[in-house]
Amino acid sequence: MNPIGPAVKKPATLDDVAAIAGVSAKTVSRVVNRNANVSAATRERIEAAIRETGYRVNQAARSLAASRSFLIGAFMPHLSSFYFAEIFRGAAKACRQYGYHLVLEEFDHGADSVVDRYEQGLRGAHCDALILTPPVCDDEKLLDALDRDGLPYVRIAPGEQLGRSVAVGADERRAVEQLVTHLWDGGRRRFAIIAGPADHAAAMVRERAFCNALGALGGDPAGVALARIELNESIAEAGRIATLDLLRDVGQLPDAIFAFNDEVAIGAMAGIRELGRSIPEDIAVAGFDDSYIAQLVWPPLTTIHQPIADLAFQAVRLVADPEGFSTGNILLPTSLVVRGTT
Amino acid sequence: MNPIGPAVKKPATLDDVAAIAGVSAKTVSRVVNRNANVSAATRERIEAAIRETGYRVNQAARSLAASRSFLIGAFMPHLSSFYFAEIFRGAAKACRQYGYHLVLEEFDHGADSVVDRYEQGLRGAHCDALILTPPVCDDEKLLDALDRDGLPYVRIAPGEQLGRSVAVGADERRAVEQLVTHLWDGGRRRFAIIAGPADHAAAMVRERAFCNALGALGGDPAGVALARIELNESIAEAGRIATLDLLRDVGQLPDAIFAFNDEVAIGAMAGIRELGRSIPEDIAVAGFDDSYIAQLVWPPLTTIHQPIADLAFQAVRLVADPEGFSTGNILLPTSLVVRGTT
DNA sequence: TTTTTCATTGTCAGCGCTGACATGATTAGA
DNA sequence: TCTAATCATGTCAGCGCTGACAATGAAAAA
Repeated sequence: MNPIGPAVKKPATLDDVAAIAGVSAKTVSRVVNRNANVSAATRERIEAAIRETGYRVNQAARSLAASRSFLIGAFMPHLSSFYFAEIFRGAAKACRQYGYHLVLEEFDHGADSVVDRYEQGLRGAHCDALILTPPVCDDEKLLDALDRDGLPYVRIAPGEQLGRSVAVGADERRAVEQLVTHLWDGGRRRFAIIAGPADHAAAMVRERAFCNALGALGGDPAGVALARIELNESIAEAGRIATLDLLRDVGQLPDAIFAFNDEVAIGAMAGIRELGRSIPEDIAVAGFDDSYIAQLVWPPLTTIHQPIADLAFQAVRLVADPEGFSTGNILLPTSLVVRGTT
Repeated sequence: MNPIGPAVKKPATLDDVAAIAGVSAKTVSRVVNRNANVSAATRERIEAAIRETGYRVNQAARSLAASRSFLIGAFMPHLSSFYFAEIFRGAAKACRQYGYHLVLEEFDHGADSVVDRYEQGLRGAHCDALILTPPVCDDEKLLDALDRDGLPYVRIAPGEQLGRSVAVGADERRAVEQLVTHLWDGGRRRFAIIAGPADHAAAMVRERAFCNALGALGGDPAGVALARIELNESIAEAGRIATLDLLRDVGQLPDAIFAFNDEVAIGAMAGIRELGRSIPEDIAVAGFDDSYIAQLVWPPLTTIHQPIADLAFQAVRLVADPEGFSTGNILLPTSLVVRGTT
């Protein structure tokens, strides 16, 4: 293998291909870019020459000339490796389909300011667009910076300022209402929420939706106990700690807990067990996301399914598909998945 | 927000900065690239001008001129979203540190040939180097293609042809030996392996290490039952199915199971319970990776810890750090983490 | 003082590609 | 038949940057 440095073998250029095919570089460019108005015969000749030389577009040159990078950027916050992997899956699939590449930047919640990470990192990658997931999709300073730079972005599940950009979301509210009804019908009356980080606007919306739905059923929204997790290395561990704190401080134990996501829910389950309570008899638990670990724990976790990969796919499509932008916002369906914890 | 297209606001160029600072573009370039031999006064003037204009390097232009893209590519196979997230974390951190960006390409085990995915995807991104994880790091056809293109790569945990490239690995063998000893000392005598995909060479090496260690202790390597998972949507589910098959077919039930990774181990636990056996009394279970779910299941999973993020960090460092390549291969430590399943 | 050295800065071509525009070859329309 | 429209292809500048080399001037050595 070769150390990094000037390419070992000089790759073929448009001119090389053009020389072999006996045409101008521009015509080869037309073929490569699938432009119309190239005769079938010429096209075939050029395609043969491309095969012969193993020609690949030089993205740098193309970017420079066309002022496009064919790169789509995203921040990947550390809230759930499942969520992360799914977002990646959907986005990568769409990128492949539309001829883009994905540039991913890590974003450590506690440590960094997203704007700094953008200024010092992703901005330098000169992406054509950004895909923003919670919580960065609600960071106003970041959005201001992007608007300032004229960098297009699509937000996934924004909690606030829905009109500020094109966005892709899941119908979380409806599933939350179903969940509340499900819990209520199961006889649960004392509720607690193990909430996500305060800057995760979509989660805040979920919390409100939960309380509203409860009120609609005749419950007492004000009586819902709430503990917010403190981010640390493991979000499940954060959920366990928050749950223990909540269960210790609260006067009467809740009989149902709604967690920020499945990992937090699983942490909550551990905390509940530590206090000698059983699930679901004493306390029901529900998560969010329907990640695959939801099925692996015991009892299997009741949760809300949302099409995470598809969300990301649609987000990329909106920026990468020439038709996309006119389409406007997208709302995908969610569903309540009842399993053993409720 | 803006639709994709020609940049809305024209970003500042080297020439803009140079004009303001009253120097040549080349001198600005020197400052940007931290070259020596620029006087302190000039440097300061230029840095002020850079701040004033909000100048950012245009990577496309830089790449074109310097024949480097400052991009590092990687394939992300779907074996474990935990493994994936950790690899990403380490690689992203290193990229940030060394001024590179990460281009990630999805790779769906069952469906694609890696070489095709390289030819049609990553190759077009013109990365400066690739980071390869199992199982693609052992795909000879891919390595041949990379060598042909003169594209440098670092392999993480290669199972075969260790000398073929610079590589970063974990000392898996040693931890496997510790595990076997631990199981043996616990009185276990009938072993089974729920193995990973056949093209995952590192896992194959682990299997052999397991059998060898068993032989060294006086056990019967030939008596180890083996079931290989069939990849499907959920690797845990694949583990559950493989385990059920194995337990049904085998004459006498094993009293210890070593799984390809933690997710497979958790699937195995589910399968064992379905057959009405208890863990660890009837059957001990051990995983691999020490992912965070290992602590979340009940009983908590005994597993082998490997520094996945660090592996990826070192891999990127090898290609991105000018000093890196001379360093040669790297072997990181692993450790046995004994929990409740053994 | 004169020559040499070397740190600092500048000049310029060209990386590979595409957009704007020009040209030549066909075909359709009058 | 002649003109206009359309298609197929070519020409060329220049995107923003860096590498190779040149020039400048001040300090060091002779």
